[in-house]
Amino acid sequence: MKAIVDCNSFYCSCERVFRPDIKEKPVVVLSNNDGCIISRSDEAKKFGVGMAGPYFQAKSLIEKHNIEVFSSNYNLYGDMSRRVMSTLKEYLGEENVEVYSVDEAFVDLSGFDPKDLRKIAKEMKERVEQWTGVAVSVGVAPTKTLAKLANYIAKKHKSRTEGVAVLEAEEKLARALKGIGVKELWGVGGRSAKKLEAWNIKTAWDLRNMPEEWARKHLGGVVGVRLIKELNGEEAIVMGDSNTPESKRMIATTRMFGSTVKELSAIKEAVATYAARTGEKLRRQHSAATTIQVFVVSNEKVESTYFKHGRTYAAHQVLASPTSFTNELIAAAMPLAESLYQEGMGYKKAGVILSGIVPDTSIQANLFEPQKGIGRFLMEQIDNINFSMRGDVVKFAASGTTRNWKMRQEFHSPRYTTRWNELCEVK
DNA sequence: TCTGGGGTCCTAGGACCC
DNA sequence: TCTGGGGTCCTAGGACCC
Repeated sequence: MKAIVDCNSFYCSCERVFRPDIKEKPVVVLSNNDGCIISRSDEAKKFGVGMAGPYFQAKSLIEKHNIEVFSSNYNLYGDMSRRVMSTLKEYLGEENVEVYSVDEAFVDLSGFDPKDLRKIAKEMKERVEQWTGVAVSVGVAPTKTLAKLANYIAKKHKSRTEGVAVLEAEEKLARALKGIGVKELWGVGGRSAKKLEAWNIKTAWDLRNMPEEWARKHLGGVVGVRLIKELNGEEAIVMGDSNTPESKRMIATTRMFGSTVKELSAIKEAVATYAARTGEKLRRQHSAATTIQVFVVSNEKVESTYFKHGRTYAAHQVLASPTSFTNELIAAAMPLAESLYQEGMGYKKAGVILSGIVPDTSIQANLFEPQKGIGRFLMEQIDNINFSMRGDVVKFAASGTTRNWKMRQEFHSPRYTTRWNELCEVK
């Protein structure tokens, strides 16, 4: 049996841990640049605040109900996430916990007696809540997909389930599957849901009873087959799949600007800053990149299904040799940024994407290439300083110092757990 | 006026090889 | 007049996730 432990309104919960005064108040957390609402407390949901909606549209509702607003504080959420995960690992053994995202973990419960599952799940939940202050919901079932479904039920009917749902018995499972729309399933997005409805497949139960061959043909090939298997209680997405923190195959840093940017100099500063960040990510996993891509998004209006967004201009370059050095990445990125820039155009966003990720061989090569060796030493020192200071203390001049393009963060809370001078004060 | 950021897996189709 | 078949590798794009 598998369990998924999912933090309730994670970002909101993190904000509340250090603000007991808003424990009962409605809270929302905004995306970068204060653009969208990405986390809502139950109270805020009740007032009708939608998920992923733009902040400016919900603003009047937020003000009317006196809802507490926060810009996202990733230093805080990352640190709280680590605490939640280590609590789980300590309780069930590191090897049985698979961190799936910042606020979710799969737990392998195959060693336990089925009749103890509910008790274990409840203990897990209570322990995390007591040790970290973050409330979680737990779903238990034979496969990951079904565990996610159980979790959905646990969350949806919090008072009845007490935040824990175990789908073990067949009749319970059948009832759950019949009561849930395909759209709510893990792995079914908007597009597939629409397709399924057209085939008159409405509930998870309907989908479960479709033949695998049908899914192979009409539901994304092996992806669809896996989904059907999982719904039938056959493990097709195995534990530990995302456990081995293998190197990423793509590394990107992209940001909206705080306001429209018109000058090439500002674009170049932003791109240099993002290139430096990708370099850091690259070095952290001891990789080097073969290809660098730079893109900018203008403020031209382009029609799309959801909302009007700008036009994307992209250019890429294959690097002379794979590198992880910030100076080389910036050197490659600058001409790309210049080539994309058009005089008189306004820009909303830019980004740097690295691909062709390979192991960093210059670690060995530096024995024979003293220049590279110095570069590596320099990178290590910069990373050490920036990491220990939790910020960009040392940066390349190309990144600029004024940074007028930086994103908006009007409602940022203190970094309670990662900065000495922002500790919570008790008077 | 204003709509995030970072990633994965899979498939189809083109280029190329023998 | 007429031009195979099978394989690999790579890339772009779709769909999805949190």
